[in-house]
Formats: sequence, C-alpha cells, structure tokens
Amino acid sequence: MARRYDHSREELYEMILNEAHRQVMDGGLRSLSARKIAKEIGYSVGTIYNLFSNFDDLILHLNGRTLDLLFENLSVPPETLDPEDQLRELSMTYIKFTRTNQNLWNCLFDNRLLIRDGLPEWYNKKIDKLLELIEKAIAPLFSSLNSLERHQSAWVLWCSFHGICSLANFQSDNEEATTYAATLTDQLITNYIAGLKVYQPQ
Amino acid sequence: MARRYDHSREELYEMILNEAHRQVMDGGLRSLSARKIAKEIGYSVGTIYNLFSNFDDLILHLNGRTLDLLFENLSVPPETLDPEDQLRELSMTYIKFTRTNQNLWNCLFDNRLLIRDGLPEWYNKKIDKLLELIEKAIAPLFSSLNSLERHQSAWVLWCSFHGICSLANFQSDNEEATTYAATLTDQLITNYIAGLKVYQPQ
DNA sequence: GAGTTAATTGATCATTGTTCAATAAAAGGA
DNA sequence: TCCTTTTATTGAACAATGATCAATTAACTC
Repeated sequence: MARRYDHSREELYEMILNEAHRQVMDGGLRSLSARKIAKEIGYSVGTIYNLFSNFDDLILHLNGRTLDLLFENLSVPPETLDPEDQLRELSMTYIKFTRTNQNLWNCLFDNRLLIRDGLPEWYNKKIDKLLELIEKAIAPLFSSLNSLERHQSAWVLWCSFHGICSLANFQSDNEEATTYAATLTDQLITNYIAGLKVYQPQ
Repeated sequence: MARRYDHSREELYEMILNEAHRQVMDGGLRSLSARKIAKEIGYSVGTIYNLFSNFDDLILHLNGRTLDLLFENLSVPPETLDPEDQLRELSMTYIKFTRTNQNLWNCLFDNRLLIRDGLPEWYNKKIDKLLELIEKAIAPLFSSLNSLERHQSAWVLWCSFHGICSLANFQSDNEEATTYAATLTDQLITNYIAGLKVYQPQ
C-alpha cells in the first residue's frame, strides 16, 4: 500500500505524538517504541521515520508539546499579588504539573537529548516563554536598569524549581514527595526574595 | 570454561565498574553495553549478570561510585570561613565536578533509575553524606533548636545546585555553560543566605 | 492517459538486555 | 586419591529495539 492519504502530514504528526504521549504517560520513556506507535495508529514504522528524522527527534517534539502543556497550566498570576505570592502560585502549579505528569515531565530531561550540540531555536523559545512568567512576577523587585540581574534571578528560581521537583521524583512515597517539594519551594521563595529585597535598592 | 578464579568476586566487581565508568565517560549512558564490558574485561556477558541483578543495578552501583568520587572532591571547607564562603567553595567544586565528569554525573539522574520504588539504603546514605557537608556549612546561621529548618535549607540548596548544573548541561557552549552556572549559583547563595539572616533570629 | 511525484510498506540489519542449560573447575569429605 | 557437591563461567538463543531503503502504489500534473 502507498499514499493512502487517509491523513494529512499534520494529522499524522498529531496522531504519532498523541500516541507517544500516551505511552510515556503510562510507562515512561522506556515503554515508548516506534513499532508500538506505528501499530497503534495503524501505519508502519517507516511512516514515523518519514515524519521524524529519528527517535530522539520524536522525543524532542513530544517534549515541545509538554512545554506547551506546562505553559497552558501556568496561567499568569494577577499583578495585584506580591512578587512573592505570584511566585508561590506559579511554583505550586508547577509542582502539581510535574507530579501529575511525572513520566512526561521526566522525559524533558532525559540524557539522550543533551548529547547533541544545543537545542533547536523553536524549543528554546518555549522555555523562554516559561521563564518570562517568572521574570514578570519578580519584576517589581528590580529597578528597570537591572534587567540582567532580573533575568538571572529568574533563571536561578527556574533552575531551583526544576532541581527540587527533579529530586523529588526519586522519593518512593508519592504523597510525601509532593508535600516536601512544596515545603522546599516555599523556603526557597521566602529566603531568596527576602535576600533580593536586602540587596536590591528599591 | 568455568570457575577460572582469575579474579575474585570483588576484583570482578571493580573491573566491571571501571570499564562501565570508562564507557559512560566516553559516550554517555548510551554507549554503555553489557556485551562491550564483558568483551573488554575478557569475560562473557553471563559473568556480569552473575554480579549484578540487571543492567539498572549495574548503573546504580556505578552511580554509587560517582557519589563517592563527588564526596572525595568536596573536601570540608575550613570552619573559619563564613557560611556563605563555605557554600561558595563547596558549590564551585561541585560545578567543576559536574562539568568535568558531565556524562558520569548525568547518569546519576537517568530516568531509568526512578522507575523502581525508592533507592536502596546504602545509596541514600551516600547522598546524606553529601548533604551533611552543606548542613555543616550553614549550621552557624541556625539556632540549635532549628535543626529541621537547617536540614530543609540544606536540601533547598542541594536541589538548587543540582537544578542549575542539570540545566547547564543543555547549553551547547561548554565554557559559557560553566561560567553561567557559576554566576547563578553565586546569586542563589548570596540571596538565600541574606534571606536566612533576615528570618533566623540569631 | 501517460508520466511524475511522493507517501507507505515491511523485510532486513545490527544491537540491545536477559536467560539458562551445559560445562568445568575448585572445595569438601571419606 | 577419588567421588561428590558446589559454584563460577560460558555462549547460544530469545525477544525487542531503532533505523534503512528498494519496491510499490496512489495521487497529482499536464
């Protein structure tokens, strides 16, 4: 059989990533397989390699969708809130997301993706969008001249959130891991923001 | 052939992990293979499975050695230093370690290890030893009554260090990644410690 | 309707982790 | 010393993987 045109290229792309999403959610990256995807969507393996240059590329695109999902979850907190409370709101949603989509989120940081040299532009843009949420939240703490320091602090917080959630995944008790991650994030925000207030003039 | 006794069980264990270490250092976890190890040490695959229950178990033990290596690198900073400067010293060594042993360090956080339920006791002990270095460094900032908060702050810092170094590995430019990780860690320490001083009475 | 283009297939290849009956060397006992 | 038991070691065999690519055939073009 050939050129069935049952589905457009875009539809196929969606079907493949939907199925990949499902498999990763179910059993982590380990249970993701090109053959299984093909079987499930009713096409052959070759079709997958027609759309994605290789398996890592498929994972990268799946991760792109995960970043989108995360962004959709992290709605912009109201500007009426303290920077501190905005951060708390963001971080709590973040933790919740990483816990309910554990396998999917882990996939973002799989080692196989950092072998190549650098991530593509479109991917980094998705990360930047997330970072901007944090940057906006802490903006009131910085004078408009200190955009570099604001940016760096956003990165510090982003990395730290990541670190806390990442290591939480190694805990066996799921309930406990979630609450401990929340506690640590809370400590981080409290102290880091207090520190910022000490050093930032305004 | 059987029961050659060319090497004791302990010697074999070392030989296998040495070779695994080499392979991971060279090309990351992806280029680690039981067959290749066997070939290199002059034994057959079966022998490896005689010493390790499965491949993940082998990786876990390799990671154990990596944690040991890290601990040996992170010498206890002199108590005469500020908590802040002790932390800086620890974190700089940490960053250096993660950068020079990038593949090996990445291996510590590979997703395949967090599938099972919880890490073994001996492994967690190694992590605790590392955490204690941080806890000792920040001890002067807490009253002796606040051991819980001290412990939590140590975790926050540990997780944050991890997060910063972890995400630094996704940058393509190696030099830049290192210096940026150093900058972010510096910011983290400065602000977090300043925050602690605000909230901790003594 | 002939010719061109491109989507789809699936057999094929090299590799992987893992198993386990077969084997042979050492240890223990008489 | 010889027999038995124990145990380290082997490697063929299995199932599964990512990846390739010539062959096929449907759709499009003119």
